Amino acid sequence: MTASPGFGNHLVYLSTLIQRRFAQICAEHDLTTAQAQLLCLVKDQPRGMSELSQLLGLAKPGLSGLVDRTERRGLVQRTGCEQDRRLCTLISTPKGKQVGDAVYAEVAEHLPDLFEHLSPTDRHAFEQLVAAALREER
Amino acid sequence: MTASPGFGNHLVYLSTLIQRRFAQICAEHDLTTAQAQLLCLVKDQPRGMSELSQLLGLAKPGLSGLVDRTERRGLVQRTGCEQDRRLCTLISTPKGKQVGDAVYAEVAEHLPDLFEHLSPTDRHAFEQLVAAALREER
DNA sequence: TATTGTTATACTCTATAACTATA
DNA sequence: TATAGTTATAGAGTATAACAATA
Repeated sequence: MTASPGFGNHLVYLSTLIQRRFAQICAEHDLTTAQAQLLCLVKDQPRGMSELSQLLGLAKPGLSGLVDRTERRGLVQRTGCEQDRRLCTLISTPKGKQVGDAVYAEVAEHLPDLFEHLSPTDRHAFEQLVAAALREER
Repeated sequence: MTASPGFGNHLVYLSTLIQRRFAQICAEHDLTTAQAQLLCLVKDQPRGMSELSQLLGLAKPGLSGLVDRTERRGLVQRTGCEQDRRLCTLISTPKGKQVGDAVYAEVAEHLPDLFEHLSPTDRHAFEQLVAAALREER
């Protein structure tokens, strides 16, 4: 694939800026980015551990630890499964739902500020392209 | 700032995909992303600790540790300063320069693969917009 | 006295390997 | 025996506070 020289490294830099800003927003809600992402995945629906493991790109021991820490803060809760007692489903507590909604909303509202200096036209084009880039990526 | 609903969270997801791919490339060169970024900053010029601290968005103890680990692998080297003996400058070793160049090149060549599925027109527009977004951001 | 960088400490994240309980 | 999830262990990253050396 031929790309402008520097594009690859621009992407790394851009992603770092986004992650840094995201981490700030999470910290304002007393969350790490990993905890916030976990919370956003379970705040509106229960999810199994394997599914979460895959969605978060974490090996299972990593997820176990993340869930431990997030559960200790009272944001999520492990639930057993009747049919297959090896399985375990994660649900969010009311507090978790509330915090998750708040982080999600603030990300939606303030993360785009990073691109404030783009012209309205460019900003709109950028939004469309980001959406298109993700569309076949998930 | 008004943005499409979901744009902020798209950005988080996009940045995660980029960082994940970047980490893969770094790992192929036996580096962490933090070490690779440090190396890319010093591979072509010496840099002071404060400058690096600011560029990497790290507090000073964090940078000290990162430099320790990278130095232990023989990739960078601390140098004293004659004028002000409190200061310390970081330079890359020949091996560091070589590894840094290799990672940089592979990021330039393969990170854009993430957007292979975009049409050539969209891809070009995306490259331009990413460049524009960073232009006033640094 | 102020500044640069390091050390000490603590917590989070993440990986691999070994283990437990269940199927 | 195979699978789901946990525990054990280790290393990396990052933050705050205390410290040493130098200016």
